[in-house]
Amino acid sequence: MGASAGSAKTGRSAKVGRPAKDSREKDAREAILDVAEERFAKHGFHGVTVREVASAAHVNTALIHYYFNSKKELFDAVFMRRAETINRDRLDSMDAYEARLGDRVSVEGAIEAFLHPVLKRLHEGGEGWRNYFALVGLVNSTTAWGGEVMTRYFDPVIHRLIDLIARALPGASKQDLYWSYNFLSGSLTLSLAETGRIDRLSEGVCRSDDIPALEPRMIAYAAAGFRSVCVRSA
Amino acid sequence: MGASAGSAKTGRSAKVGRPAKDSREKDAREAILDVAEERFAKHGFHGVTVREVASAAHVNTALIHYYFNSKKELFDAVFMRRAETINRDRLDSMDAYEARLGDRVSVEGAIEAFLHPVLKRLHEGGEGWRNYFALVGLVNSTTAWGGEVMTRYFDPVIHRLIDLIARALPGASKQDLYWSYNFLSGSLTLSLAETGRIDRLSEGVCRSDDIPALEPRMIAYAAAGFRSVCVRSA
DNA sequence: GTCTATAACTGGATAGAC
DNA sequence: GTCTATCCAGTTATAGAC
Repeated sequence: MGASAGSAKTGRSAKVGRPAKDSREKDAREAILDVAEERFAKHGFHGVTVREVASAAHVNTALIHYYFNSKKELFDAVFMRRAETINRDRLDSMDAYEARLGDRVSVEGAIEAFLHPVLKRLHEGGEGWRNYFALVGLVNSTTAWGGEVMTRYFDPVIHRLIDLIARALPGASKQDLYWSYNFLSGSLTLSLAETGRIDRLSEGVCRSDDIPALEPRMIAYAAAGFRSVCVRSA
Repeated sequence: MGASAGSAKTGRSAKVGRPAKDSREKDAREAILDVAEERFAKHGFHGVTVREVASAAHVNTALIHYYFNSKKELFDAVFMRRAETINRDRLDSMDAYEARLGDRVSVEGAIEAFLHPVLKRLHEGGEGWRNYFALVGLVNSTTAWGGEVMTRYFDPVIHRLIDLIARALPGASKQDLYWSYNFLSGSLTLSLAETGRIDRLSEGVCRSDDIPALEPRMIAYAAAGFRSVCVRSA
């Protein structure tokens, strides 16, 4: 996806028939994005230097400016790269669910359709996706500009979820629905951040990267929460 | 608390019998902490410069180093200043609740005892506490060092909550309890961050600083969530 | 305790060769 | 496209006067 688009755009052709240790041989642009993604996720925008990214990506700072103009635009490129893919996934997932269930949509089903594409990629998508989601988690709790960035990229998906749940809980007030969503959003983004907090807190009983343990619990927890908050208005 | 300890330590005595426009006229050290708290909460550790803090606090950088030695120690001082107060509050609140209810503790009651001291200060504690909680929210989602910092400062309070809930849900598994707590923690810290996200998302229907609207919903949501996740193990 | 001045260094960004 | 070399603004931190 992102990779091929990038190659096409920059018009590179194989310069050296590199031996390839994994059939991979990303071009520099993708390598920069991958490294930047990892660093930004761990340390935030200001905690990363372009020199550091350059060195870890085995290029130098001039090349980063060549591709992205500025550190800020590099960050935006990182954030945008996977946003469209995951948004498409989630919208498709919810559309399919609604098409299947029609008027029979349930809160659990809606939440699962909303969460599953993310958790699946978190679990099976490799390091890149894991880093990306950690970054989303961090941005979501950033007071200064987090709310604004999240709005720009993710609002349509969320409105789709809220519409679905509203069908499952007819009569629920907008206020109750939005507050409940906010609680779900917090739970999700903390899980995405994978800070290892729960590992330490539970002394190893839970592991923050144990998605198969997380997913059913998160769905059950959120669905019960929504119902409990929204029921009085319904 | 932190203030008096700080004064004693640095051996300051009232230099001027201060006129007071609000009985306030904080000494420089507190002014520095207040400003740093606000900036760190908004922009994170690396997004703030000590020059900027100095200038906003109407002192200069040398004084900051005089009091705190380094930027890192300034950050720690900010984080620590209110931690003990709020931890004491929450432990007292849960102790009082358990003393009152004994074997009759409920999930709702336990969660309320855990949340209320925080939400009360968020609502009525003024700007300082609001900034502090936003900082806690940000740190909690910081992959690099967030989990560790939170562990150091807040674990005892959380174990107290989990014990209480375990009494209300006898037989619940540790795993279910910890996962559920993690969901609650995410909801709480996102609310603390006050990113304005929910305001934008709901187009004004909800406001992230509307604690009286938030509190009952958060309690209901979390309690239903805990019950739903933990019931099968109970 | 608070200031000025500055040391010592790191940051993002660019010019220009290849 | 990718590199070397470099500019210079901004950073933390300290020395030393008052």
